[in-house]
Amino acid sequence: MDNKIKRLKEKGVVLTIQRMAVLEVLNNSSNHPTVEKIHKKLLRKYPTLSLATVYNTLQVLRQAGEIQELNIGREKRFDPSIDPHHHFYCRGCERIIDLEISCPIAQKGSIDGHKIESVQAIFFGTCADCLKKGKDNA
Amino acid sequence: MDNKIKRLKEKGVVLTIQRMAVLEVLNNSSNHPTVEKIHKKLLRKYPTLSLATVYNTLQVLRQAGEIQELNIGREKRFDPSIDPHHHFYCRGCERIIDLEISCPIAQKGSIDGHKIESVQAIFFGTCADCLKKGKDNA
DNA sequence: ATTCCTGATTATAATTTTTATTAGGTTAAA
DNA sequence: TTTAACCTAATAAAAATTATAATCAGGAAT
Repeated sequence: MDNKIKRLKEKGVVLTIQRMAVLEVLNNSSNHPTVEKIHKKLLRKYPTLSLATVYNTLQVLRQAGEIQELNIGREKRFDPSIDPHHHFYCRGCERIIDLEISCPIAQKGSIDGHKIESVQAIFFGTCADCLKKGKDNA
Repeated sequence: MDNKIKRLKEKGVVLTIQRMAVLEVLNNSSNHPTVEKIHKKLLRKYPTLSLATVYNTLQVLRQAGEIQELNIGREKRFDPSIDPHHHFYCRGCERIIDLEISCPIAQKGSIDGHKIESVQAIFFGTCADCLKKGKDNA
């Protein structure tokens, strides 16, 4: 968290109360929240904080490379971790689980002459918990 | 194409004119079109075909496992190929390029006890063409 | 301290994307 | 041919995101 703030300052990002608050909520969450979820949580502490600010802030943070934006399902989701890792989406409980793996192809830096900057892999399936509960409707 | 139709019939999917038309457009496209693009193209031949039908059909085809739905950017995009392959999204020209690779982890069928059914990997970066043109604003 | 400037925030409107509804039409089976 | 099931079109509604304009906050210069 402190490192992120330091890097943001170095990049010339103005660190307002609102931006710090968004960053904090994201850092303390492990469930890849949607914009709506982040906003709802913040409203408890900052009742006037607008949804637009959350959108703006998330964009600023992403452009600064301090958070990740995930395209899973209809809504965008956000991940405070920028370490190379991937995600498992369970069709049963709809959870998004972090996977501590990194893509061997991405590490090469390029493929077919295209320069790779990042990768986002989503594994779809049924998680261990749902398998146990027999929610595997295959 | 013929195989797809055969499999759809076997699965009990009613093959209407509209559904065939959507499937055909998708099969003849290599640029991973959005719902809007598919609809626009179809309107030329079928002026009354509604957007809702395109949405419905794409959902039917996806649930039947005959097409792939891609979450890249804001709009959903569709891919007629269900063979294991992945995608490269160029930040320069915004093209989506097919990558003829398959994920070694997905082939194992499971990870951390979670059952894998499919994977969707998106590599972000700058494509070979844009690199040449110096569009690599890194 | 006051004014000015820049950029952030708020509130709201507008747009875009997706899903739901409903009435009418088609299709396929009995 | 009649019935039941399902599909389509048109429309409305909902959900998600972006744009706009007014306001506000913090520094820099006066």
